[in-house]
Amino acid sequence: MYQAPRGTIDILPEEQAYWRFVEQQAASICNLYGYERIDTPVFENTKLFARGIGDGTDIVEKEMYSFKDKGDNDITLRPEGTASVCRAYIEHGMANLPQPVKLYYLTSIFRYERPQAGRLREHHQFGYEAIGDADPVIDTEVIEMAWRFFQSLGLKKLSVLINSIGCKKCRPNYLETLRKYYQKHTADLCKDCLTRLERNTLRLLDCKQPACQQFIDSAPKSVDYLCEDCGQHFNLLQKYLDTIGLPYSVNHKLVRGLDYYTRTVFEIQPEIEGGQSTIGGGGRYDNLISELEGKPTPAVGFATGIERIILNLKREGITVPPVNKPSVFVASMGDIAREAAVKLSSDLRQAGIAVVQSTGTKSLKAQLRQANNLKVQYAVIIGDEEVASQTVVLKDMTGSGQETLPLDCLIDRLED
RNA sequence: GUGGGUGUGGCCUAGUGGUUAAGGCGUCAGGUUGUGGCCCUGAAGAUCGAGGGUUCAAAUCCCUCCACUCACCCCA
Repeated sequence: MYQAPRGTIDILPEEQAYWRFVEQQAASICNLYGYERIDTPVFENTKLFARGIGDGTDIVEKEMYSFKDKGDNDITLRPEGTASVCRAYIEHGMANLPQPVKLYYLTSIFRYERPQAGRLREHHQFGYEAIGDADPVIDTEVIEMAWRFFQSLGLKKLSVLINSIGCKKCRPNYLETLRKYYQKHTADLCKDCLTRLERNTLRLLDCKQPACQQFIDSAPKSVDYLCEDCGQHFNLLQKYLDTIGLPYSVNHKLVRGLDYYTRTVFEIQPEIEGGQSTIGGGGRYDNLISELEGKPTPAVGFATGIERIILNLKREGITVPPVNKPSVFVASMGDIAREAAVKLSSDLRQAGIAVVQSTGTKSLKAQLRQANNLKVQYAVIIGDEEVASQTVVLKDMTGSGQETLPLDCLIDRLED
């Protein structure tokens, strides 16, 4: 039997209410903050991601769905959203628009990873980017928007963590200090941390091994090594977050996995501890556009995983608006009535009334049973008698009543 | 990529070496003429994840693979 490829899922009809809800709230919050939708290709030139995300990251090294197409081009299914949006910004000369340019997307993301709770090989992200502005007001807005988005979904038990990891002026000093600090403890570090020390120093702060926690707690903090501009930026961000009353905490251990982040980084996490708990994250990436051969342009963005959101909605027992279903079932008996039912169903739909019509030669009992299972509000019944008298039986499926009315009154009656 | 757990009709579950794999939910049909929901009756639906092995005999034991799941790595 064919199965969906590992790490992919079918989103079945019974799940769709969650997806529609999340997507609608996403579009609505973007509208509220002046972000416009952009859709970029599912695949891009491999170099775009390698340059943007960072050659040394796991995503680029081992998680990308990369292949050569028949024209011998190196192609990759997008492993994140930001690089593509930046490419589009540069390609379409959006630097000439009033800045910042604010864009959002809802799209599939592909990473070849081992599937786990809240982690798939194809997953879906909602993300947004404000490109062309270095003002911490925009950082504040991006964080607030994420917060409000989750609030609008009914997810209340969340915390916002923020940190600043500096810029290309001040970060090297910090990394050097951090490295020196850790080199004194190499004998006691876990083996993953030893690799991190060589390859991704910041990640040392993110280790989950109990034995490594003591080193993290007393490690030098990035905020103590910020240059004047970065320090000022971070202070203003906190001031503005205080101004709008957004609850957050500064977390010195917060680092993010992609190389392009500068200054502000933030994550939003549910209270419940667990493996793949982070529900969304983002930050500033002031060097990415120039890295992608655009002129130097500051930017800040956020992305969240829709599967993880839905996981949280379900865990919190949050009910979502149902998707619309047909409200009328048309049942008929006999060949003549059947033809009348075909015509009637067509006319009802023409009038904008959603209809399920019965098929096959089922007994009336069976047809009504089907109507009941479909949870329609009304069943319309047509038999030979009704055809002869140009009437229909309108049966209220939510109660027990029914009435006979002239055929040409039915639409008006149903539209009430 | 590393390590643990799991895999029985569409869904949930019983069965842990021995006759035709049991039940619940769901689906479909019937309970007399054209009426659903409750109830009753019946039916369909399972090569017990796949392949190999041990055995007189395997859903049950062993191996391999696949998938799901949990943790790590990493990330949304």
